[in-house]
Amino acid sequence: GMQVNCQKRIGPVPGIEVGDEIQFKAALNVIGLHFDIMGGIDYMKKGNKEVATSIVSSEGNDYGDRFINDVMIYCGQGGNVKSKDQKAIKDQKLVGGNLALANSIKEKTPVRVIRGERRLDQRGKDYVYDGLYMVEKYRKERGPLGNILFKFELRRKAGQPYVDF
Amino acid sequence: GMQVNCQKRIGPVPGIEVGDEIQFKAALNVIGLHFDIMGGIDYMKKGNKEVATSIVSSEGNDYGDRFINDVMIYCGQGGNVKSKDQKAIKDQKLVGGNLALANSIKEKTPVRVIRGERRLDQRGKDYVYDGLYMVEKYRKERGPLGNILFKFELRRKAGQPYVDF
DNA sequence: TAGACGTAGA
DNA sequence: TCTACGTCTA
Repeated sequence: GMQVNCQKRIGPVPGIEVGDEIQFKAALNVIGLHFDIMGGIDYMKKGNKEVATSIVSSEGNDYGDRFINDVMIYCGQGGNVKSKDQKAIKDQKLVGGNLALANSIKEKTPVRVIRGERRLDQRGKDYVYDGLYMVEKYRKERGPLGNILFKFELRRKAGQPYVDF
Repeated sequence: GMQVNCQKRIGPVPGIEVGDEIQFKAALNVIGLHFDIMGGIDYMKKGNKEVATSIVSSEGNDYGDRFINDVMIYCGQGGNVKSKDQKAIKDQKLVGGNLALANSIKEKTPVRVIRGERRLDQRGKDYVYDGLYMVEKYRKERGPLGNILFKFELRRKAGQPYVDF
């Protein structure tokens, strides 16, 4: 229920199952999956460190995320990824959501993954809960604009229902 | 009801009264007041011209709208109004919503006015329906950035309930 | 494809 | 104050 799910947490969300779908990104916070209304990486304090709670991988942008079997490559935030972006090209930094994802490796905390899929009529996206992933490692890479991007490698936890994407 | 109000129209919206309030701008379309989810000026075809159906005047931006008794001065869209805007400074043009507001003068069609008021806790805004206004005239003006802005002058129709802002 | 008076949190 | 994997219409 809403009352229960309105607080941020690490791991599964009560009442939400793999494959559950919602119509708007902004509505993800109502069901407790993801509380950053616009951002892709949500996180919270665990002890004295921030760790990631959830990430949204959304179709149709230039982040270049990839899903290969149970491995996901997720691009960090900040800097400039989109080619249409007119602002000065900047490197991504290990702060905020990026730092939280990196911290999740050592803390061994799971991350909820939500996939934003463009609707068939091309109007808006559906957001589907894909389950829990563990962040295994990350690397720096130069993106198409020449600046540094973080690439996080996550692995889907075993034993979760299959979802067709 | 939603079924009735989901179509754009000129003038009053069935079931909606002056002073009615809603929590999110994006929800204005659910009750039929304003269908442009982000834009301030909504409009539709009347005959072969576009006329304005509704405008949103929102607190805390740099548009500099003013309400003096039953007269409202509303700034057009486009160009650059905000000082933080980094893009090239451009003049506003008499197209889109601006053209529709200008057409509303000759067509003598009323415009619904919604006022976005910052909440006391500073989180988001409440959108209050302020009733019907008639566009009486407009002029061009140079804004603080030196570019041309349109200033529309509207007058609140008589006989509508008083709303305290 | 880009513009548009959004929103919440760090 | 700024950022952030939004969303719709023209």
